[in-house]
Amino acid sequence: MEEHALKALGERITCLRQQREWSLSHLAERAGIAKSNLSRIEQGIGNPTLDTLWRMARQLEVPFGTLVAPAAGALIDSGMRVTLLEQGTDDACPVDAYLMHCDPHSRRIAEAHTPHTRERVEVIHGHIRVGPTEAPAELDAGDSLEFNADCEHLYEAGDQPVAMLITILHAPRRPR
Amino acid sequence: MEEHALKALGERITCLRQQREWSLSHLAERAGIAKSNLSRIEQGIGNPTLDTLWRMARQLEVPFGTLVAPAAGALIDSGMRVTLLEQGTDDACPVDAYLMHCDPHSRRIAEAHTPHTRERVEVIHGHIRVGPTEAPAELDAGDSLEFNADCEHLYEAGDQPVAMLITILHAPRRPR
DNA sequence: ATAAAACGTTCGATTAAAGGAACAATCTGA
DNA sequence: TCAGATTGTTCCTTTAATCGAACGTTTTAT
Repeated sequence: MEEHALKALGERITCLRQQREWSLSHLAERAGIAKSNLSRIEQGIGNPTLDTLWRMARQLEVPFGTLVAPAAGALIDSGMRVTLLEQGTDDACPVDAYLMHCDPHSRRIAEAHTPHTRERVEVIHGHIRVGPTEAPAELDAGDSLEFNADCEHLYEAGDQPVAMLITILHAPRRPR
Repeated sequence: MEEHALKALGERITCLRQQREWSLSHLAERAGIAKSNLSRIEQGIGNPTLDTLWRMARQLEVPFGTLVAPAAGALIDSGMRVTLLEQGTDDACPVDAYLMHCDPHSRRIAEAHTPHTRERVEVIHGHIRVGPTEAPAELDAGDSLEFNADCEHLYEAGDQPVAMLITILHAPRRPR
């Protein structure tokens, strides 16, 4: 298994724990695991059991997938991870679909894409400021936005972890 | 850990494996784990390690979260495969994000969801007729649609395989 | 028909994850 | 100030997850 993923998992757990202002000992006790075990996991050493992860996700009130899945994607920038879900095969309108996770307060400025490229985002949870750098929008869970991505654009997470779908439309949408 | 969850996990892995028409031995070899290990896991006995689960998810090409916690589950219908990508944690607006694949000419009529539930679809590739049964829309790659899902609604693929993102908004969107 | 291969399960041996206690360092309160 | 509690880490022990091999069975091929 990839060492980086273990480290990312540990950091994520530490982050979630500290958000709740819990001590390591406290979370370990709540979850019913030894604090020595939790300590090693947060350090990114070891290889936790499903049971251990399960108990922690329950106490942190985090969907199990989000606890470990964000590590699956490529880390593109400080605290932001992107996973390619699917690439469109349609030449007339090539579409890339991504799932993106952002740590709290993470921020990224993306370069302009090729002309006429549009980008669409849908927020699953959290709060994020996103859009062209000079005119970003504020989105919450359930909100969506479509904007021209052929200019510099911004992603900036709020004070909670953010999950969002991103679709990149590499050609202008065909009029219907 | 709950015994039932372990059993469900095992059945899910068996199902995913058989969908691909792989033998237990084959998946074990691909994933780089002992087949004795995989056998135990599919039987629901034991408590697999993150590393083990990770390797299996990679080979099955399933997002890690859906492997262990498919709350809504990855359900198989006539030629349609749905995988849960992420569940929103925001109580104010719980969002479920799915990736859906449809075989050519597959067709499905979904029951009405709870009142005020809305559904948003984004087509990655292929052509599909989707929306309320009495007024479906025709979408191509790059198109999107949002509609009320508190009534019977339809999915009907064209003559090519379809991939699409589906987000289900379980509460009315908060006015901004 | 019979051998060969592959199937999934079960069995000990090895490895490592989880638990428990001791540790120094830090924070708390009298 | 000083005792007590709590922090997170590290050691050692216990437990069990993983591995490799052997097993009986089924499928395939000659």
